Amino acid sequence: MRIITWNINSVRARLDIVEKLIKDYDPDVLCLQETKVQDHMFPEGFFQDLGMPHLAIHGQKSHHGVATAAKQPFDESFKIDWCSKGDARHIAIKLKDGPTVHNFYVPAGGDEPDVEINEKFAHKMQFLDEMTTWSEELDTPTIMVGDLNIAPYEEDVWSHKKLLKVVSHTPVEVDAMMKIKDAHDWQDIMRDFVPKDEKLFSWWSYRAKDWSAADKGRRLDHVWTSPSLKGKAVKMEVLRNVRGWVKPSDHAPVLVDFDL
DNA sequence: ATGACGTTTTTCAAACGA
Repeated sequence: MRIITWNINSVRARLDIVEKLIKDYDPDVLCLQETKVQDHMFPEGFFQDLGMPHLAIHGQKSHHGVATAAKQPFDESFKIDWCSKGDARHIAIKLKDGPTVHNFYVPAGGDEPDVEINEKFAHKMQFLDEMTTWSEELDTPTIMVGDLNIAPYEEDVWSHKKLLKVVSHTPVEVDAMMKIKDAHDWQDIMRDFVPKDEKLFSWWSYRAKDWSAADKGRRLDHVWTSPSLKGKAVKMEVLRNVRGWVKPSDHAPVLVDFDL
């Protein structure tokens, strides 16, 4: 079973490359973040025509929004209202005879990494705290994917020293992420395939003139699994070439094959 | 080098992203 997670930065603005991704990489489950579309305006017919008619969508106007598209029917889908804000940042599907797949868009957190003066950062930290509690209580095989907006390790960013005070790589965020990880013994699938001392990114800013040559990336997107699924992932690839397609998202898709 | 770029909205400027 192939899962791809991708922060698409507006699904409607990028139908052409979503189609190309599905045709070129043939995912069984496609988890999108930052769809930026209300549910009643979601391009359902587009996914039906591409052979992924089973949809779980959770959107809102302008910002955020997640969607999971599947080739095969799934048992159920559900949302969690993190921080009770009514934001569209999560959707889960329970695969038939398989794990539950949670699709996340964690708050970016604004500019200042200080909960006292930055409400957005406080929101991010509360969101992460709730994810820890949720992880502690999980008792079924689970795959968690999405844009977690944190690059935890030194080689998850282009310059550890330069990004220590930049939101996404600050120690307080990394600590919070490690608390989530420990709460369920989550397996960091991307790092199972690429050692921690090698650079691994999934996002490159639009602002860099030549993003690939400069390579000032961060690993903001993640695929985690329950410990009971240890060894079930057989392939992982950051589809860096997709970041270079026409009118790209600033995130590259992350592909994982599971032998469940 | 705190510059740049891209998407959205009761739009033509501002908010947001990270």
